[in-house]
Amino acid sequence: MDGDEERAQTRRPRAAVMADVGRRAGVSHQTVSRVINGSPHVRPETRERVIAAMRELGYRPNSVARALVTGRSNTLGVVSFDTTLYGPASTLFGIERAAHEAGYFIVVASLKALDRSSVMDAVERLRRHGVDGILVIAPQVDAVDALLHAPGDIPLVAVEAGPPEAVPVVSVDQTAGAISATRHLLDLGHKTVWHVAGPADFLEAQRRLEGWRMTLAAAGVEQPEPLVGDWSARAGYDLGRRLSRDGAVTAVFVANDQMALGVLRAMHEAGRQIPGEVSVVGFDDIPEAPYFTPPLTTVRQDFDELGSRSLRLLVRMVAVGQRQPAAPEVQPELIVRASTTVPPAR
Amino acid sequence: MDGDEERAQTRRPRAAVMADVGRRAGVSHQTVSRVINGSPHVRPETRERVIAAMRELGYRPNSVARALVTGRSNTLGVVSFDTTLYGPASTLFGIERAAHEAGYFIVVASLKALDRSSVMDAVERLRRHGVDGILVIAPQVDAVDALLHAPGDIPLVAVEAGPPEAVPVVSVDQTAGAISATRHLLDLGHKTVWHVAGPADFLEAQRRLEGWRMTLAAAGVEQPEPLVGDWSARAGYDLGRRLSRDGAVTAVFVANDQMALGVLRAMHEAGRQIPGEVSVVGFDDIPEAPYFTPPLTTVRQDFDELGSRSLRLLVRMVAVGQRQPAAPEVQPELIVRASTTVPPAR
DNA sequence: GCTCGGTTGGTGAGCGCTAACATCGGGCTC
DNA sequence: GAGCCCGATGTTAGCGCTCACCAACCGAGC
Repeated sequence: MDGDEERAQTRRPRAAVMADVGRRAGVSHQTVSRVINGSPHVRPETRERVIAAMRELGYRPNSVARALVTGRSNTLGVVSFDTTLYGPASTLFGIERAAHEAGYFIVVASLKALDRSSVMDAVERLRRHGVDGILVIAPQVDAVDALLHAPGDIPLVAVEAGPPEAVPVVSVDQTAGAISATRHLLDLGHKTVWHVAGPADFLEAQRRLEGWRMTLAAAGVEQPEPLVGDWSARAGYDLGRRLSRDGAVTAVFVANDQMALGVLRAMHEAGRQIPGEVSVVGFDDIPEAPYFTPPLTTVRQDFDELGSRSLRLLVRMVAVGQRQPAAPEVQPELIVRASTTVPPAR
Repeated sequence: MDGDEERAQTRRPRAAVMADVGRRAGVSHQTVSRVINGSPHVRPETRERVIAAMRELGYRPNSVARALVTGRSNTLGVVSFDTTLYGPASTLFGIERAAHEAGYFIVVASLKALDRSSVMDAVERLRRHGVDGILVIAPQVDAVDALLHAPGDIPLVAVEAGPPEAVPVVSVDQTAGAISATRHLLDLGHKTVWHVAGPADFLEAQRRLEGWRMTLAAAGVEQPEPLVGDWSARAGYDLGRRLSRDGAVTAVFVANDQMALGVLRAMHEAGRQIPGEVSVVGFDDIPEAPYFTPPLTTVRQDFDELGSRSLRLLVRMVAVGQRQPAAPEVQPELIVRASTTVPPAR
């Protein structure tokens, strides 16, 4: 190791390049390139020599140089909103793993706001950086709008929401999830179901609201006015207090688990038993949901699958150089725990 | 010009390059380069012409080519473990924002396992990709070990834990956090404090355990045997059940909020009042903590600050080309909520 | 008139790699 | 054994950019 450092300082200041390896192995740099890229036209014996030379010199291929000449950087960009939240974070994780498997690198651009210009700016930055394709985790209406005006000369896939006319979209079937949650409550015997919705400009929130509404309409029951929150436990708490004051409320479908936690807390403070007096269903199935008080019935979204499915679609688009049909929607699953039961006897 | 376009029959299939811009503006490609890099030796009038030409042609600088010649990619790598967890996800978010501000891109490599070879492999992949420096979010002992043998020819910073002899480390003062949590409980009048620790191979877990132990020792009180979990709510629940059966337990310091949630749940099921009979303190202050039943007293870690501080350190190292002194530890803060109170009267 | 120094611009050489073609031996057909 | 093809390797030309120089050009000073 000592001699190693010395060489680093004095003798060979630069790292070895293909020509160095070739010289050492007694071949041309091109043969080295062939070995690296697994060309079949190299004699096994030569290949061995080259590999030995690479090892001896500690050769490391320069992917920047390769990217310049091939026009492919093997890098994909991901534009996302607040990667601190469980959903985006998990999706990103799934994307990353799938990218690794496919031999791609992921460069992220997390946004604080998901407005139109932020999204366009992020897409532009990533393009300049030379990514081969872009994944936009864009659940908001404004982002969708930005994507409508996205440049057409780079493969782009929207995750969870987007303008299907403009870009392929991969998403979870939110409506189906909302239907199963609402149906579950109705099936238990509740007269109707209240709804704590997500922000109106989130497509997921819109589709969950829609699913809820459709189910109530199909059952021919009264539709209470939905309450709108911002996904946070705090909002759930504030809205939950409102609901707790209304004795008619026996079942609530909350648009995500964090808000559901807030609702649970508010009900508890108001002295309303869950599920005895009020049943609550969430959405997402975050890892903590089974340990809420009481354990939360919720709709599980497979974010990992969502991420890897969208990544694979993007990789396919990069490979064939043109738009591909969108992947089928990922199906959510109702997980019944202890926060729901039959309505209290009147 | 026309003959030139023959190849480009279908209306310029290739994107414009510097030479194209130069031709259009009536200058050489070098002058275009000067404009882009803000050289002072360009007449304002010329600059205008070049900028206009760039806009007209929709010119986009090719950063791959630039990276090849400068040897700088303006990209930093982040190796992290399970970016689904709140801590790593928030840290990554802080890193990303700081990188954006500093003009860098972030490429992530999330690992499923944080063993030695995974870490080394990820570092190697990032190097090959041409990153200018690497950030390792490495709270585990094995990762630290890997870093001891990390290559010395690329700037590297360990976040939250690492071998200080080998690489600069930026971290939160875990010991101080554990001390303040334990002291808080002791100050309330509890005879002693139980501890639900994180996995033994996590440095954070070790330091929290140490802080707890030191505080008890300093107070001269009995040290109960710590229980060891895996950070999950499930583990907290299982361990919480054990604690709930021991009537002597009146105060518990749990190594993170998820496990604390499990403890809360287990106590609730066992009919033990919180905080009436048992006080519980967590660690992290996840956004949901204020809405637990009851709202959780916990130790807040400023992950955002942790991330940006480490990123800035790395950027400095890349800039000056040599190791820099580690940044000061980020101080955690005790947040008192409703899960702690004076011990029950005997 | 000349030199001189500063400003503004151009020229050529690479960064490390891959793609396309050229070359050079056999082993095969007939 | 002439002709041919094919497998293994070398040669050359860039990819788009920056860096180190060099060439005009300008007004100032003698």
